[in-house]
Amino acid sequence: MTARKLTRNQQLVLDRLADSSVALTAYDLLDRLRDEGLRAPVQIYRALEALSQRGLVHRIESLNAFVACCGHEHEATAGFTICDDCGEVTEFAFPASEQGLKSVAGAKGFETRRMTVELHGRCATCAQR
Amino acid sequence: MTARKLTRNQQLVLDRLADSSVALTAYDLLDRLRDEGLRAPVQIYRALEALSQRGLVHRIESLNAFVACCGHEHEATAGFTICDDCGEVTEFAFPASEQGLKSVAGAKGFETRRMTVELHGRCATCAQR
DNA sequence: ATTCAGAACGTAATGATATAACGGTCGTGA
DNA sequence: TCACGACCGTTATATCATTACGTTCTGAAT
Repeated sequence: MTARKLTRNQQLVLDRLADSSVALTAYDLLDRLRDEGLRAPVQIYRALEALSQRGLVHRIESLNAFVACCGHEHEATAGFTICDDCGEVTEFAFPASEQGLKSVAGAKGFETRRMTVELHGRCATCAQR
Repeated sequence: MTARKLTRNQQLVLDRLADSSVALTAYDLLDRLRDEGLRAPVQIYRALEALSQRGLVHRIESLNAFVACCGHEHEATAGFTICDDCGEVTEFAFPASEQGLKSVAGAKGFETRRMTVELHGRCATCAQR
């Protein structure tokens, strides 16, 4: 059901994101892919758009940056913790709390399509320094 | 305890946000305040920064835009519903679900300082059209 | 009332993020 | 073969945000 192979540009972008523990902006990615012949922002944005539609990458809204999806099954909404010290971003899926949020909104007749949940703070490693 | 009076620029920005049911970007605000003599983006951003520190406005990360805070007591984390049809943004405070999220993160030793919760979808009004 | 320091201001320039518009290439199925 | 759709690369531009610098305002101490 899922789809065709990734294109070269898509694969390059996904690989760079997968190698990174921090979120990368489109321009970070562009810098890291100049050697591969990529020259223009739009090339990155197009790859990100395609990857995003397949659920292979996520956009971190509060950073204007992107991370690879650590593959939980899709449609369990993803949340992210973002360490403001070291930049590490980790993904988590939330269970009941999601229902809580949706129902808060649903009570007012709001029909939720997409949720952004981003927790800023300090990761365990940075906290004990 | 709280603070001094708002400056003219801060009051102008806050008033425009308070009058709007949709989130406004800094440049939207600038356009609406040219008559009042404001000319440069930085004037808006400075006002937004000050208002934000007092908890009088919130940034909507997924829109790169801002809304006035509808004053629930602060430190109850605010969430937002954002109608992708009409743009209406409404604020809500979430109760137990917040604990749920924080504890998901806390279980991994993450120390949460700030949460971004934004629900995109359709508001009740737009849904019944 | 004067002086001084900090906050806020205005102006200009620039940096960072994202998209539009255009035409070309390639694979696939009619 | 041709037509189509997906992808590509290039260029230009739109949109969002900050840095740097010097001036003005304000209010507390003298």
